[in-house]
Amino acid sequence: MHDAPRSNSKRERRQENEKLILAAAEKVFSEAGFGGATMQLIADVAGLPKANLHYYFPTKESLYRQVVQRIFQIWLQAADTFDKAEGPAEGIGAYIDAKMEISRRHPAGSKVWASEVMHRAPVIQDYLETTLMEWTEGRAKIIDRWVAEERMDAIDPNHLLYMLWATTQHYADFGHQIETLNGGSPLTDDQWEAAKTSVKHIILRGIGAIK
Amino acid sequence: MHDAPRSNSKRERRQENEKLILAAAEKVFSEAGFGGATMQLIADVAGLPKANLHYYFPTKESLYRQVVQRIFQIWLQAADTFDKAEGPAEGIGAYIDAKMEISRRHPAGSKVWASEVMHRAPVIQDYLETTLMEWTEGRAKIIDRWVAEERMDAIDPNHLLYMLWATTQHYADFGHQIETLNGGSPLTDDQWEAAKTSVKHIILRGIGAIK
DNA sequence: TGTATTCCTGACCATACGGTCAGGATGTGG
DNA sequence: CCACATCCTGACCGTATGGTCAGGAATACA
Repeated sequence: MHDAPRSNSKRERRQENEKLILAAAEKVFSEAGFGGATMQLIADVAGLPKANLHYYFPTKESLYRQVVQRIFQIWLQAADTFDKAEGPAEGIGAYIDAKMEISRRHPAGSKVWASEVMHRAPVIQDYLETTLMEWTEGRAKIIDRWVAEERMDAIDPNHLLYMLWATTQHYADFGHQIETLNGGSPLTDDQWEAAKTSVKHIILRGIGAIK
Repeated sequence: MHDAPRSNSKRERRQENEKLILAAAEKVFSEAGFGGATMQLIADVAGLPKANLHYYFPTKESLYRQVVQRIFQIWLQAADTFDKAEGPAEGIGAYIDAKMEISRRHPAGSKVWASEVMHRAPVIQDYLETTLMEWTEGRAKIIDRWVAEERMDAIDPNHLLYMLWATTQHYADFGHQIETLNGGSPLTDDQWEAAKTSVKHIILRGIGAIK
């Protein structure tokens, strides 16, 4: 009788373990914060000895940094919907849908990001100043163009973007509060749909992109 | 020559010191999170020996609990504006102004609250289930009434409230990100006014409370 | 098959943390 | 002025943390 077809080549094992550790770390960091998280607990969640984490990630901070970077990537990809769109109703509507979906599927990641920024971004300040800055300026130009074409009201693009981020990420970051106010149960599929609909209604109508 | 008129009676000293410690704790907790904050650092910020903190507040958690409760009180008071109002434009507009002002004046408190909720409210879960729940239901009824009176669109009150909280608190919790995207400078008075105006425009127009 | 390389981990270490306490200082009320 | 209560704090303690390391196990490669 052979062993169950366990893990394969060394290279594959490495990738698997790194993914495993990153997933465990994301969960623990989101629940306890950077300061409250311990390498021992991350190791337990990942099902590996603590010393093994330090083989793959030399320090707690380097592990944390990679967790944050992964989230930021997912986060940026939601922008595609924005760019391809013809007008504000379509583009911003799709962006809201995408970001709401991320809040639903990756709440832990969103919390880690929120925590990092709230603590003055000690680890990813350079990202804020470069990648995020460029991203924001690019989207602001699109919004300004839509305003100039009179497809929406004259709204300050930055404040609109802040509102989009705030509202959509709130469903992840404050998910526990929402759950409590929902009688202790997570939002159902229908309730998530209602949330998306409400958000899109208010914002798209609020900026004059729909009647 | 007399001493400078230093602190007075014992009772007054107690109140002064407790205020001093709570202020220092709010700052440190907001910057480092509960897990990352240390009693030593709070003591240094307050300018008192660490052992003295433990005289007034037996444990780190009891100190933290009082910090969170203080914030929650301020936070609830902003509701007054909501209740007294005649209609949605007035009531919600004033509520937005009040919450934006809190974000500006008490950013540290807002961050502590956000952090607490993000970590599943280990310390103030009872508040969420009682006080916040009642508060929310009360405000939801007012909104439902406005809807019934056709003074605004048929919006789900809970999702509207989440949007109000998310958007206004974003200016405190993500203040660092906003500052970075603002070229590294805090928002000026004019920029704060523009923020309030944008938020009120989008939301009030979005719910059909103004044209 | 031999050996070089990568992977893994139990045991260990220095440090820093929350919290305690004995005993002195300071104010209070009679 | 005295006796009492409150206030204050340096020194200390047990514990848990991030990180290290020697040496063994597993795999790759020739």
